[in-house]
Amino acid sequence: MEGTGRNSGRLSPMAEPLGQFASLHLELSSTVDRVAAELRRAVFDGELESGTPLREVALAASLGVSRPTVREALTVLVAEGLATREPNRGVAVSTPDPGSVRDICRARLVLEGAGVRRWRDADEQHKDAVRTALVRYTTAVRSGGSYQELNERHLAFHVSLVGLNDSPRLTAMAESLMVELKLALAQVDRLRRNAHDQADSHTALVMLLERGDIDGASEFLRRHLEDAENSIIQALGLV
Amino acid sequence: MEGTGRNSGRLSPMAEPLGQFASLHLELSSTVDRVAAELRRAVFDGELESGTPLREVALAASLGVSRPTVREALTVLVAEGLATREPNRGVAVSTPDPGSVRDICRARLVLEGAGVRRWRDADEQHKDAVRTALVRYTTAVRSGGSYQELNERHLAFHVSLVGLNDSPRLTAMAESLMVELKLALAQVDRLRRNAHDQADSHTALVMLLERGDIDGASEFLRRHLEDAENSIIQALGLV
DNA sequence: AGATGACAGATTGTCGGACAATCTGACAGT
DNA sequence: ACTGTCAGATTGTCCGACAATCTGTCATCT
Repeated sequence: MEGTGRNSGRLSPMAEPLGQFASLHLELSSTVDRVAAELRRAVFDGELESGTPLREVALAASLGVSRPTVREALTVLVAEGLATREPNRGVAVSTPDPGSVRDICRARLVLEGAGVRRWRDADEQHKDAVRTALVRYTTAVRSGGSYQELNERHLAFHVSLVGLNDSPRLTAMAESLMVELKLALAQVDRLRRNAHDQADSHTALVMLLERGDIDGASEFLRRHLEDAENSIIQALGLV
Repeated sequence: MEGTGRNSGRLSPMAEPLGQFASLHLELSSTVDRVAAELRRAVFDGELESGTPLREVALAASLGVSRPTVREALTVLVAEGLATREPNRGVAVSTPDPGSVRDICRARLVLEGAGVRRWRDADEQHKDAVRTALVRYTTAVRSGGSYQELNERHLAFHVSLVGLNDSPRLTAMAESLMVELKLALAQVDRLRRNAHDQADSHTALVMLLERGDIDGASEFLRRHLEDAENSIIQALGLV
């Protein structure tokens, strides 16, 4: 019934210049996306504590949208792991427990470790992404960026390590893990000091890589993640 | 407040006997889940070819449910990677291209390889899961199981390798990759012969592991996945 | 007293219909 | 040949409604 195997239906019948206008890019966002983004922001900013039930009607009234829209946004949040749905009982902000933090860090080690071990064979493009992410993190640290921004840059660096694998799916998984990790970090908001002294640690990691010491970098990363895991779990215990 | 994942949210305020009734388990499934399952089945069985648009009203009428329910099921499918949503244009069954197959296999190598390298330190429980998965696959091959069943057992074995990492999230990621892979395999349905000769290959892999030759098993897995990748991509080209 | 059963309130799951915004394709106009 | 316009189809979003389920309270029975 449909036209046979056309690879992708473009908008216009024109030949798609692609040379000109290549940089143009319109960001069309649905209402659901905006609601989900707002909820994410509220969770990360600590406005919604862990365990808070997210009532559909209340949210719909507050945000000025309908209940189905809120519902869809909530399923997005649940899929991301930021919230948990119990059948017939509704959705609530997830409570990060030590077990999941351990799990997340273990998964990170697998993804990031694989990236680090591929440093030699990685595209120059992805190596540059790591260097750039490092610079952006360290400058943010030195210029005294906000807690949110430091976290963002910090985790972006780790994601860039996964990017060395040159696999969009692995990178997407890493980003998903970072979202969950940000939730855990939002819980231990008060103990935010450990973000600073990690800049040097990351620089050392990249220097090991540039020197070609893959095994050293790998081991360094392992310890680095282990430390992060322990400090987060310890901080969680104090909440 | 929270249990660990599985046994959360019990019904009654009673003390939870747990000794008795431990095996009881009521499968409460929402309509959305059933619709999503039906769509998945149809995709894997080849009833819905790749690229087929999934119209909301038509599906709602066919399945005898309302449009919002279908909509939610479709977002589930999209989140799983089985379908693709283009804004204002609807949802269609994903078309696996060589690029994503390559990506999936590369990601698999990272996850499964990490599991294999942890064989020594892995829990006996997870090692047994690998052995069981192998047995179930080989017996299915010998007893001439259906194509669907062979695929299922085959991929389950690979997931069990990821299970050696002892990380629920990594396992979930692997399962998600396998779902996408099943979609690609459903496309090359006619060339299903390569499922047979891989049973020996898997047995050899486990034997290497049992012998403690981790490096050998690791390299073996790399080549095994590379072969799979090439044969799937080649088969895709013939469609 | 302790357990059982009934009931109201609240919340979700699902439904049907409705309307605006957008895309597609064809047709007419310059 | 390019542009403007319009009808049809489809999605995105909204509203209102109802049944099913969970929670907590209270009355009832042994």
